[in-house]
Amino acid sequence: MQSFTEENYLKIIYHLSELSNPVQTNAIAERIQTKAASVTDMLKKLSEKGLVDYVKYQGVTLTAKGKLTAINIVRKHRLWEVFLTQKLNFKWDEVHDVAEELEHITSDLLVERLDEFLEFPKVDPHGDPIPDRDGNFASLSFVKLSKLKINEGGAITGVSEHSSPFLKHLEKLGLTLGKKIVVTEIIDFDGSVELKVDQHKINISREVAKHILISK
Amino acid sequence: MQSFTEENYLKIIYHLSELSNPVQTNAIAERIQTKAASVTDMLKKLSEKGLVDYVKYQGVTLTAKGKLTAINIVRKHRLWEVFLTQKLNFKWDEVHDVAEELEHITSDLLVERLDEFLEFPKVDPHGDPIPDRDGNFASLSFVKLSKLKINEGGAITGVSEHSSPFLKHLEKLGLTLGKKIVVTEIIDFDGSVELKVDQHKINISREVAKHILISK
DNA sequence: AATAATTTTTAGATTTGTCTAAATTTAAAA
DNA sequence: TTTTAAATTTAGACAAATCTAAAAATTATT
Ligand SMILES: [Mn+2]
Ligand SMILES: [Mn+2]
Ligand SMILES: [Mn+2]
Ligand SMILES: [Mn+2]
Repeated sequence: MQSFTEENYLKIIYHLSELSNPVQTNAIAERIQTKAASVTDMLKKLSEKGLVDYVKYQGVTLTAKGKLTAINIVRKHRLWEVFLTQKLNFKWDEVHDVAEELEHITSDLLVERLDEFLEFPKVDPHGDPIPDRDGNFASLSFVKLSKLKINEGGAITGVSEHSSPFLKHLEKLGLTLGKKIVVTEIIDFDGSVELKVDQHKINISREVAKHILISK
Repeated sequence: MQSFTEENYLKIIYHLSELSNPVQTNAIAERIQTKAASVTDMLKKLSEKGLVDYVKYQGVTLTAKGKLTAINIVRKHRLWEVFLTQKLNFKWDEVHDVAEELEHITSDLLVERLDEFLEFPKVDPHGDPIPDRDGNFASLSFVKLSKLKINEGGAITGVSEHSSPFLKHLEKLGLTLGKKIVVTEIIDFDGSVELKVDQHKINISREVAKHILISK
């Protein structure tokens, strides 16, 4: 059994693994809001528990055991986010912090019953896929809205930024999950994108466009 | 803000206060599965935080602030127990341990929405009253089944023992919340009680009878 | 009232997760 | 290839929560 803190490390390492492998000490320190020295201490411990492969100065990789543990935490996090939005009327920018706490509740029965209660959702409120009990999940195909050319479009299937200000901004613009959009213009001056949603046109910054995921 | 551990102490002190006031160090140690020395350390800390009034060698009492904090934890615990039984089909003997973890989730919005989602339940699966947001709750009147005389009866409104073996035993006997019973005989030999439920008669030990609460 | 038994507290150690400051290693620049 | 800069690790300290063993205070018994 892992502590609250150990679980957080595993989850962070799992997420960072998608960006670079092995994962570096400083990258973890930044994400977890702690100092590199503390990360080193923890990596040694996780290594001794057989949850990560750690080479001094080189970085860490999750072992099979570590990866399964991490995915299970992600599963719980996302299921709770679905619960909060679907059953308790939380907005998609309000769920993350609470889910950060709920994901550490240790009851397999609870997770399975929750999954059932929610009718086995496949994605969370931000479009991220929910792993099944065995850690498997379909990797959805998508492109960043910022990569689309004029007249290209599709449905919003996810976001790659989960901060409350960003999500609230999208909501105000009517850019929620499932909405269909078409790029109508790309402004030379600042790279901002004009697009059509719900019959009318809006303009979003390039920075915003980079974090919206589209499936065609 | 209190730590997980501090919250557990406050809750235990709150429950023990109903039995004796002030609460003694050893009583806390026994309940919380720790040593008296650790309790002393924690009592000093809670005292400094203004959550308890603590007099060396005499025991502790909750301050108004400490009591409110404790009641809020109890509120969360019982709401989660209702959620688990009503929405996730947990049995009444399966909810306690999970609720012990869930009660520490810190989100006022979550608690209020959960309360609403459950349609503002007044009691938990064991018949214990659920405090409202301000810490108020009706104190239900009841008598122990073991105090009833022959031909006296009423409805089962609660239990004063929450262990899984006890609750499973009651369930097997058909003695669940709301069931109406009448005492038909009290056996001289061992003090065991014969009673009528659902048209048929059963015999329960005095020990069991002591933990069943009846309202007339 | 003196003695014994019980309860509680103190003292000092341990574990976990963290920190700062200094040392070491690796990567980049001159 | 030195030198410099950046990243990482070590060393030593700290706070929180716990423990054991011993001392002190309270309560019960003679
Ligand atoms: Mn999240
Ligand atoms: Mn999410
Ligand atoms: Mn309970
Ligand atoms: Mn209960």
